[in-house]
Amino acid sequence: MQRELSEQEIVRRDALKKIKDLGINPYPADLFPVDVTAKDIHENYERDKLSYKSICIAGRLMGTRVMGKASFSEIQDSTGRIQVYVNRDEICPGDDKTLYNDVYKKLLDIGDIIGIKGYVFTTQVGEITIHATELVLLTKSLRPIPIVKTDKDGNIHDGFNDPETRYRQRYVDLIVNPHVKDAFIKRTQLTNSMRNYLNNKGYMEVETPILQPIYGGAAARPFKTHHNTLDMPLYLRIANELYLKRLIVGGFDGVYEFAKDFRNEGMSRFHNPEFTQMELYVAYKDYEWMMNLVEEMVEKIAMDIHGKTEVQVGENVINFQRPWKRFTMYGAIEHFAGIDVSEMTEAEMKATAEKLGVEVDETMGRGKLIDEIFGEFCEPKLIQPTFITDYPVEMSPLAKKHREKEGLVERFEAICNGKEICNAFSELNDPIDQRERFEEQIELGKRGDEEAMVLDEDFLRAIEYGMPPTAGLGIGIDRLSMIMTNSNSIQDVLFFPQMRAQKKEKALVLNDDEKAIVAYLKSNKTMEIGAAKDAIQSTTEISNKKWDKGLKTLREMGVISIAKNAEGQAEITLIEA
RNA sequence: GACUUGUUAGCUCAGCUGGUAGAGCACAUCCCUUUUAAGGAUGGGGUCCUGGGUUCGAACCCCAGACAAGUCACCA
Repeated sequence: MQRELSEQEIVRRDALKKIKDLGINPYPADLFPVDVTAKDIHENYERDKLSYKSICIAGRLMGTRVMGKASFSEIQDSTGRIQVYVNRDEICPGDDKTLYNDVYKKLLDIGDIIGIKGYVFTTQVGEITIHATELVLLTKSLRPIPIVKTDKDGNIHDGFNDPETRYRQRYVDLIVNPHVKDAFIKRTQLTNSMRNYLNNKGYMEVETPILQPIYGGAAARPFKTHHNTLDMPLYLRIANELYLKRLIVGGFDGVYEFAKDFRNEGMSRFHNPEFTQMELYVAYKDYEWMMNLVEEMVEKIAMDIHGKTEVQVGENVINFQRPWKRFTMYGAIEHFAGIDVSEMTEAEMKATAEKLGVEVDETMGRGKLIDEIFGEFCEPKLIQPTFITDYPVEMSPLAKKHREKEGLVERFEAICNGKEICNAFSELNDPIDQRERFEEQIELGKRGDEEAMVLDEDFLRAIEYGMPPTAGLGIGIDRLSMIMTNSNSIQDVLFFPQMRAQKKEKALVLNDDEKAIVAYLKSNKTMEIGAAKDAIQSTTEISNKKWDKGLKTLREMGVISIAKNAEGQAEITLIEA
């Protein structure tokens, strides 16, 4: 079914046809020998003018100012924008001025991708500009793009701001909003910096299954799918922890993976159903060692992206310079909520939580209660990067019991700007303890905790062979990207954030009137339109308006066709499915 | 999932107390040989998110729904 075109789209399709009629291929196949970028010219032309006597550049046409026989256009390539000067008699040296008068002035539109050959000069007003000697259409654009204008003072006019359209059509967002592109460049700098750091330490980047028969390594609800040939359920991973640990068992001393994980849970400006974590496991290390690594690595990332350790995030300046503050979890609760929970039983804890106004329910164990109190009273106050250490054992079924403190595990999280950015343990490698912890999780699951972990027999078998003492880390790449790019929403650091499908179901569902029309036409495949209307209205209560509307809908859906017969009468034909 | 706000031209947005749908940019035609949010003149362009209802009459009021954003809940 052909979409209805807007006036401007029709104009562009007409232009496309005229271009073809002139013998110009609007989508040429041969390469265009680009040898310079806009950024390169802006940065280097002034001090090396001789190198820009003959250049070749390509980009998207973003604006044109025509003044009779001369004009200025702006093109945008991957590095930015640059002005192009086009003179009629220079790109059309002979008598035939078609290329300038028709093609350039009329048939090219904003959004088209063009190639320019020429030389660089500076205009009277002082703008570095390409003087075009040759102009080639490289791709015709058939849809008008939003025109965002910036004035002398840097004010943006007619900005392309609607978040829904920006996220659904990210390609448009990237074309017209340069700062958007910038955030994604920084995100890649972040992962490059982290990868370099880890490679320099000698750790190996690996890949582990995304489709898993048993999901594990975190507490979350999974996406479930099905493999047809094996005829078995599979889950999209919620974490890759248990697979990376199997590799430590297998004899690798340091492995890491940038992993897309999937969690079937609520969405918010901090949560997308698929997100990226970097998980790292290093043998013969502990969580104290891992804390030092995190500080060093994140400080380096900030330096690599910003050239300094301070990063502006909203109203705060966050400083990643080592060393970061450290609190134990009990210490943080005592510091921020003024309560010592370290000796409390589950019942006392529940009473305390209720007194503090934290919502509690039957499924919450002692660990979850502590976490709720921490989340409510401590986490939002931790703006500068801070390590929280020594979590209760109940909420950390994969972490090793604390070497000294009863009831705790060797675990830390780094909190920054009020949000967790990483989570790490001295990994539990005692297979008997691990089995008991899984069994406790199963109990929690029976109490109704939907996120309790399930038991992974193969993982237990692996660590029964013996996993060396290991430090493990998971670091949220999206959250860290948000901080490093001063983004308020996870959608601003994901190219294509998850959105609800926007298709209208209307397309396939007939209403009663339309059903009545179809039912009638079933016995009379083709009939004259007026006769059909009279016949249907004699048996059913369909107003003229609803009849018209019904016909229109049915035709759009391809259920019926309307055509003129030999006598010039309009006839309806029912199209068989 | 709850609440609040929003959805009008390709884009950004006005639209009063319910009375024929508006602007700027973009687009079209014309003028203009160093402009730059270029300028001047003229013109075309609408499923006012969808479906019901109230009304002589609905972009506007009422009901239901879709989508989005924000806040909360959930997400250790």
